[in-house]
Amino acid sequence: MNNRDNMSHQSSIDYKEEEKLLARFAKAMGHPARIAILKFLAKESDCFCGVIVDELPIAQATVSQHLKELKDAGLIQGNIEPPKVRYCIDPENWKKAKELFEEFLRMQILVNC
Amino acid sequence: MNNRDNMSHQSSIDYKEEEKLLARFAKAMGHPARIAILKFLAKESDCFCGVIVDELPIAQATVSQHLKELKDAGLIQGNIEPPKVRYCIDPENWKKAKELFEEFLRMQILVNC
DNA sequence: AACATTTATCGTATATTTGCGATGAACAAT
DNA sequence: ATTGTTCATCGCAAATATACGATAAATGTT
Repeated sequence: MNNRDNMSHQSSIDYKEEEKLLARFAKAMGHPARIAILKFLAKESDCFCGVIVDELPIAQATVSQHLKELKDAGLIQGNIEPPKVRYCIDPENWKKAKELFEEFLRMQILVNC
Repeated sequence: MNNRDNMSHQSSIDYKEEEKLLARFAKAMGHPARIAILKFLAKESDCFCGVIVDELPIAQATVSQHLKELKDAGLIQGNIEPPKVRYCIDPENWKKAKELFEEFLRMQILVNC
């Protein structure tokens, strides 16, 4: 699994922390449902799970799973207000993601073919 | 599979084309190896597959697979220069991705919890 | 023609993701 | 205490992703 164990090729380097973090954010954004959720959360101040379920063409259990993934990636957070859960963007990590993406996308592209 | 077949919940809407495209780009960027490849391709004008293999801690077959995914997502293109293949960023789709991400990341965030 | 180089593809194994219905947990209201 | 609401989690199935070695395909070199 880890390439430190198998040096049959030039695996001199590992991925940089920045690359791993950017990939983690990107992966979390890599599903239309999760893009839609993020857009909805950004726009709405009322952000209970049930409202999101009504917005999406998938079942409640699936929405919950997507919310979990966004939470694991750090992009959103949820506050319990029984019996509901109020979700919102995690402002700090959103800022970090924004910076990483913008730096990445701003890089100068050389095209040779 | 398709939710049009099972209207047991309010699946009124489908994802928007923009959301699907953004998710597609994000998914392609959702692995550290592919972030590293994109960075390398942006920086280098010599972008043969073999050079990339030397840069990454994974086997040639795996690099080729990642290149294929980036190509399928439209982010890169490859020109054959036998016996090599010269890879580079696809400038047009890169621009599109850039626009979509920047619009998405620029959106105003409401945080209520 | 035989060989070397480069990259894609195949076959395979394993892990992760996506999706659902069913159920459980937490709490408010009755 | 029972009931209703909301959301998470479990258990499962199917699909997709990740990784590798082996091999094929393409073409230049000898």
